[in-house]
Amino acid sequence: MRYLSSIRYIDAVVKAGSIRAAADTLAITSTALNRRILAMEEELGVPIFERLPHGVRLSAAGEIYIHHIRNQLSDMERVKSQIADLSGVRRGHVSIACSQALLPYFLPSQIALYRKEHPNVTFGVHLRDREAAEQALVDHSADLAIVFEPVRLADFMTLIRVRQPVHVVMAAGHPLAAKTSVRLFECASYPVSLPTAPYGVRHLLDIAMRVAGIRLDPVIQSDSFEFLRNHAVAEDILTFQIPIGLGDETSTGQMVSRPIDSRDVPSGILYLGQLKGRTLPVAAARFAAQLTSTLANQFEVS
Amino acid sequence: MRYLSSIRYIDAVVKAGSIRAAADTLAITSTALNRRILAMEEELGVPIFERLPHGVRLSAAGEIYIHHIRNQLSDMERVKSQIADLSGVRRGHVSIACSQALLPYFLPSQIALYRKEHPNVTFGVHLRDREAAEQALVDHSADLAIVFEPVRLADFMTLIRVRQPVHVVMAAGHPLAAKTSVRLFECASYPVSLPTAPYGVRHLLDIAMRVAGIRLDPVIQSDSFEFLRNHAVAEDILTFQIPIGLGDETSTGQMVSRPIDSRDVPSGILYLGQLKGRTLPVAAARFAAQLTSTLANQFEVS
DNA sequence: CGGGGCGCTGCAATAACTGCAGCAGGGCAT
DNA sequence: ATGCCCTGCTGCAGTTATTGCAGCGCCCCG
Repeated sequence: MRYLSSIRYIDAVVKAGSIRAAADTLAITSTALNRRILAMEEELGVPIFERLPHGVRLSAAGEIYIHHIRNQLSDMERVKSQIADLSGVRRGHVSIACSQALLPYFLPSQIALYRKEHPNVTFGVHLRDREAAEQALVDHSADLAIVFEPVRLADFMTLIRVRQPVHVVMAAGHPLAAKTSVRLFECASYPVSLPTAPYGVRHLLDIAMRVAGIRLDPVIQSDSFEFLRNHAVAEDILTFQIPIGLGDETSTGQMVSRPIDSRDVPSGILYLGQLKGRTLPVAAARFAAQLTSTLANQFEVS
Repeated sequence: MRYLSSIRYIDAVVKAGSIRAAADTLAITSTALNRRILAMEEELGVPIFERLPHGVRLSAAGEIYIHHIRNQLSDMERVKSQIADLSGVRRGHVSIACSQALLPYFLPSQIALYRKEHPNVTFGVHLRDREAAEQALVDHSADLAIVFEPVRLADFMTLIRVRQPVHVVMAAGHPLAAKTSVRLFECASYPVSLPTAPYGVRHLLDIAMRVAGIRLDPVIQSDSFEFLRNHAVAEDILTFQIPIGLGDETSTGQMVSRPIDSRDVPSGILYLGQLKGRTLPVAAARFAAQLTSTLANQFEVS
């Protein structure tokens, strides 16, 4: 789409932070790029960028304008995918920002399932904490976001919410594995590991401990759920995760998980959402529909 | 905005129905326009238009694309007005589609009030029946719509709803003018005039007559509310209108209006709305805010 | 069965854009 | 302070894209 090149150039300059740097990534000379930007600013009547000694930065007007540009560019993608869709081809790209719990089991199986039907659709999966995931939607670097216990929800349009009770994860031989449901105070008798503070599971546990007056002193803290899971088995300690991240690993025999009694720790909520007010490309919309139905079937809708 | 000329050209072709006709309105040759369209179709990979012997028509892909184009163009207007707004200038244009009742009193006074604050904002007021008003929102020929008893509300985002009880309008000397509220059966004793079928007032009255088993045989039918109002005074017959269209004409002495008892005819509802999912230009948004507050103060919110 | 509308295509003139080289200016390490 | 590097910006020349003028073939309508 050549008539969009000007605004794509501006987008590149914003991303690169300088005209010359952007010109490199765009494979044109800085002269041409500079002139186009000057022309755009001329037409707009106000400067888009502030000129700094080491590059350029968006002006106030530019902030408004770049928003419009990103909207246009990704809406154009949607249009192209819709047009491709009505000529029978199912192509496209789906970009997802999600938290760790989705990576080990849920997303791989869901993407595989979708690509079995539509092999020409490509995927991008980006690990983002709950705040960065929303930011990814805003700057159009992701079509969908899946986050656990999101902080703020401005610009976020929820497609489905499912309950995720916190589970305690342990080696199969652990004493607590004999129970079907575990009380929080029972965990206090054993060594535990916890995710670091910014994560939703930790957040729920912190509140629960404060309310119940129980202290769990973690012998291990980590920001990797995968490490916590594997270490729990290796050293026979407890850790805490949500069921969507525990696919069928718990059925292999090495590792088991048991829900914590909901009187102690309330269920967290997992959100699937998109940018508010945006019409998703066909592929992303269909994949979101698949996720919605799978989530609704596998978990309790909140 | 020169980089938008291509898509503006396409929009013009859609509106004109043929390339040559559009070229005239755009003050360019049909050659240039034709070539740009061919180039766009080349880039898009599919034809935007179907070629007919007497012009062109949108293809299926074109339908999708023109939607995107109109969005882009009017979103650009919004961006420009927002940018103008932050540099302190209050410019812009507000286009309104509304039904007849708004024309005599309400909109003139509201627009005058607004323009007193912002003299650089221009207005377009377009008379549209309740279905055409919504269509005007969809094709971006109007920013706001004010309609009485709308038929369908897809794509319509309601900003405010106010009750509009049907009033009977008559000359000051009419016997019914002595009452503060009028029952429907009382009207049956006098000659009446009615709006024609497609209008909301007529619709409400038709239902009321059927329910109450009363027949009002109109000696005059007209699609002009202004004519009905003036004729009611001239020939001393009754007619029916909603209060928002009766500003202060009724206080000049020539003409009076009295509400019909709500047991007989339920209140109609007047809707102020915009296109769903659209961010309005600053001027339109501010004017809508003014309308909302005025309506909320003068009438009963529904 | 012409006439007038339509979309489309060579060809030449024009307008727009790009790239090269070089300018001034500000931060940074010597 | 002083080169050095990177920044945005500008004349000039070459190149590319766009436009307008005729003119072609087409189909509907009278």
